[in-house]
Amino acid sequence: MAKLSDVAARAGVSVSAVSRVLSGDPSARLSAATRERVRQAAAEVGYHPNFAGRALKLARTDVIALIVPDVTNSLFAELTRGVEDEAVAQGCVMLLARTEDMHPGGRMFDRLVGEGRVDGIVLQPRDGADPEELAQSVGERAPLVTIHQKIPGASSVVAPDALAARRATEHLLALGHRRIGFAGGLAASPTAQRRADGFLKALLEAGLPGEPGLVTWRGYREADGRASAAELLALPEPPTAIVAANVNAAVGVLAQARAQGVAVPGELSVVAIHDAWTAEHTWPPLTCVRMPLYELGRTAAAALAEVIAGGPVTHRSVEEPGPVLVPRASTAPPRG
Amino acid sequence: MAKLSDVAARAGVSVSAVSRVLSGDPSARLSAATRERVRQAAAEVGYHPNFAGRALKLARTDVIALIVPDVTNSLFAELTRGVEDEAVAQGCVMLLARTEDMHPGGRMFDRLVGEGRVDGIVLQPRDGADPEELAQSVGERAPLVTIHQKIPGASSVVAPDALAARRATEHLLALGHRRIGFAGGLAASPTAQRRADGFLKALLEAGLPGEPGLVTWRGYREADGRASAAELLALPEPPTAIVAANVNAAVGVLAQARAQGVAVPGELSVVAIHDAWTAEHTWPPLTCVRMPLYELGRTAAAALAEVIAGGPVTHRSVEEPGPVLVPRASTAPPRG
DNA sequence: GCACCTTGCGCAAACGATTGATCAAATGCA
DNA sequence: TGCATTTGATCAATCGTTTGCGCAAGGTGC
Repeated sequence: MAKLSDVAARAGVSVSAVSRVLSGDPSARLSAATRERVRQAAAEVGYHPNFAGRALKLARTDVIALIVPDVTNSLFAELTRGVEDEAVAQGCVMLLARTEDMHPGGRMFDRLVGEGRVDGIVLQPRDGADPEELAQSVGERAPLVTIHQKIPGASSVVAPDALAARRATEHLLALGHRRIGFAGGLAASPTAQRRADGFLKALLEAGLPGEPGLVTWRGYREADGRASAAELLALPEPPTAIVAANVNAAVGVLAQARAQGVAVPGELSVVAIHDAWTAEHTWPPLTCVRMPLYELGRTAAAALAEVIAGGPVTHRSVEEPGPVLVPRASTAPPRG
Repeated sequence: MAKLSDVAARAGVSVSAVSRVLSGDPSARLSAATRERVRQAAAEVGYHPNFAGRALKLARTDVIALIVPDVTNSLFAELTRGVEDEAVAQGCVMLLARTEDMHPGGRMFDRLVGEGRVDGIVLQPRDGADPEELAQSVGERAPLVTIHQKIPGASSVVAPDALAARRATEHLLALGHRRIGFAGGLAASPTAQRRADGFLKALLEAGLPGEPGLVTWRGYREADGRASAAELLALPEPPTAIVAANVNAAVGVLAQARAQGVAVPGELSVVAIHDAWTAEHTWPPLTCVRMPLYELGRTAAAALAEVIAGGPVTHRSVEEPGPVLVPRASTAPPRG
């Protein structure tokens, strides 16, 4: 591992001069010839700045954490990619962790935040998490940007949930469905609320009543989707279509329909909000509404950079590109 | 952020004393009363060691990187969990990155390895990656453990691929299948070779010839599985069953069978090597052979800790728990 | 010729934690 | 009581990088 003093010796200048050249210090008073000599020496010895030395002096690591409920689920692929690309663009490294490991008071939490290993955090809370608890613990200890929901003292970014749900519902209405169920997230979840709002708005605009019995609030997991479908299909007049508030829940709706011998899309159409690898590999492949999650990730990381730099708390809604329906094989017109 | 000197002031001792108490220095010469006083003061001011100060002095970050081909794919969930749990047990933080980002000469590579951000790397190379290239670049710059394949100068861990493929094939043989296809990984991949070996061994032991036309080498992606199935189903005498060398490829086999109007499992049985969330949520749910990937992850991280500590290069095979067949709905006896 | 300004550096302090070496006080033994 | 050893600390150097400040040399203007 070459260090500054190795470069300095080779270039015949002081450590200070080397540091100023290689760090691009704008106040550096060095001739072009000296600069070139330094750069050449650095390349020759294969110099890379020592992370710890730099972090100690600068009091920052250039590492940001992205914390999501399930690291290895394809649901989070685009968001993860977005945050990472923006982090790289900002000269940072992204560290990925699970929400489950990062609860306040937990050991991982102390390691990342308490020890100064990360400069800030982009956090997608677990569905239904208590915002006050989060604000109390994370918000005052590290720069924080939350995804999908606001908590006091932190910046936040949200996606166009309502519009996405509306697109999903409009697609079914356009196919002719008039009795549409909604398999939503947990009622305490702001994102679940927004998606339900969009669903209801689309119905309203089509002149249909919003029937409480057709809206469920069980959550985003596959098992939650199954339970929602079971509830909706058990109605005296079951829906001919279901909007599922995310892909995992939609997978559950498919499984439950199958278990009950309900054909998709022949007897029941299913649309999922938000697209992912999983959605195109189910059977039948799921019709989805694609959301700008990559852009959401980038915006979140950009907002975090601002907070880290001492900027104000901001709340942003990522509207472009707008939600797009991705037709696949899980939707069709209702039977006669 | 409280520092050592804050604790020292509060406890009325030197910085040195505080450091020795809190770092658990075995050579510390401090009374029990002084120790208790220090611990109390540290708790009162909420002291956490400064990561950068420590890393600089100790010349290590206690961060290890796990690099896999696709971070957000459920295929890697167990492995990831295993590496992480072992890292935590060793007092480390795990940083997760994609193989794609971590190519030698790439920017991320320089950042993690060149700057000393990570103490070592657990690497699952991309299928078919050149071992010599990896050895040349990573192997000599950071402690390294590779998963599934050996490269010169690095420790390695492998899973019982051959046995898993054998279990998959034996299951089909027990159901009565006598014409079995194999949708394998890339021929250059050691793991693909071992899985094919196990497949052929099971056939041999059942007194069946290994027919080259029934073995494909297209790769592990969903699209590869689709192409393999197309090839196998186009044979004059197509197989009544297929062993797919991983879950993503098996998803592709299902899709291709469906596209060709071949019923699973009625006309074609499908078994996937290695279990994952995806496998139980396909339609039909895939019969799989579960492999000890969590244990593989733990073993890899333990091996890395040894290398980091200056230990020898080792090569381990994780055999326990052995591969287990997980029957689901994609296999049945052959027709007539 | 002198004073002032600009250019091109180097010196050294600082960041926080760790630890070898040293010192003072206490204890044990002859 | 004196000497040797042990106990209980502290001092200060080190890790690698950054950056404020000061100095020397050269150039410019009066």
